[in-house]
Amino acid sequence: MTRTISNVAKALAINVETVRFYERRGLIAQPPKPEIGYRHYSDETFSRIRFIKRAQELGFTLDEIANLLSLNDQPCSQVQGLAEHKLSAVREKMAHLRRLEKALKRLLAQCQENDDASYCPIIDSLQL
Amino acid sequence: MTRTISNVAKALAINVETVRFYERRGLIAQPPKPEIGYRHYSDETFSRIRFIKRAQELGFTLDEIANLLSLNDQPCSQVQGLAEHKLSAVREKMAHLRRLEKALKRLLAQCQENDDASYCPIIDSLQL
DNA sequence: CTTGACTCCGTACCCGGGTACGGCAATTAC
DNA sequence: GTAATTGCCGTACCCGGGTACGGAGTCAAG
Repeated sequence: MTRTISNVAKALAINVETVRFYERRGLIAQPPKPEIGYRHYSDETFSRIRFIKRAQELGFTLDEIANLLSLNDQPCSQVQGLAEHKLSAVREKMAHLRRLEKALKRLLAQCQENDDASYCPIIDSLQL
Repeated sequence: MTRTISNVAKALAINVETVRFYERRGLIAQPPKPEIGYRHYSDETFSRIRFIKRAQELGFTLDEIANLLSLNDQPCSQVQGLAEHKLSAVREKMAHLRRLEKALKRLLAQCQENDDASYCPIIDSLQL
């Protein structure tokens, strides 16, 4: 089974264009084109793309992933630093969403109590 | 105090370009230009922009805000629907972030336990 | 009356993560 | 052998929420 680009894409449930996009971004090396025929994607490249997708699932951006990939042979502490950074970013976002949730809940509760159909507490509070 | 565009922008701590952007987006009407001189922004327009910024703080997108603005005189239930929708979107995002937090915490804990400087559990788990 | 700050207007660019298109080459399926 | 898929390549476009730029016109202070 020769790994053509669409083979790789299918196996990783991504788009051919996405693979090409990663090449353009410099996240993966484009395999050399043989004299004749199509490129063949090595297992290394395949794993590298899988790495990228997994790191994305952990919330890392493509820039951060480029960093992670370059840290492959660096001491663990470097990677740890990035992960800690990401963890605190995640926590900040959660805190922000919790504030939104509270505000929305409060406004919706006011709507519940409101009997006047021609008035909306939410609109009102935005308009003050 | 005549409300020129920069006056409005300053008072609402936004950019002049942002006001113009909202005009282009159709969120606010562009005040008519006098024969000579600069536009004057009415209190209505001013309040409308403030409304937009406040709704943004609640997590609404500009499209949703356009909707909210058009619902100004509609029954409260319409607005309530939008807010409920937003609330559940916020909760979904939180749930997603909680999963990320858990995964990152778990990986970081593995780094803590790891004594081998040449190996990183995070990189490893991404590479499998 | 000049200089500096502001407005007006159209257009283009930024980020992040892709997606889409169009024309040609190579390969595979029937 | 021919038709239908793929691959290759460059370029442009999508979303959302703006920001930046350049060349006029206009206004206010010194």
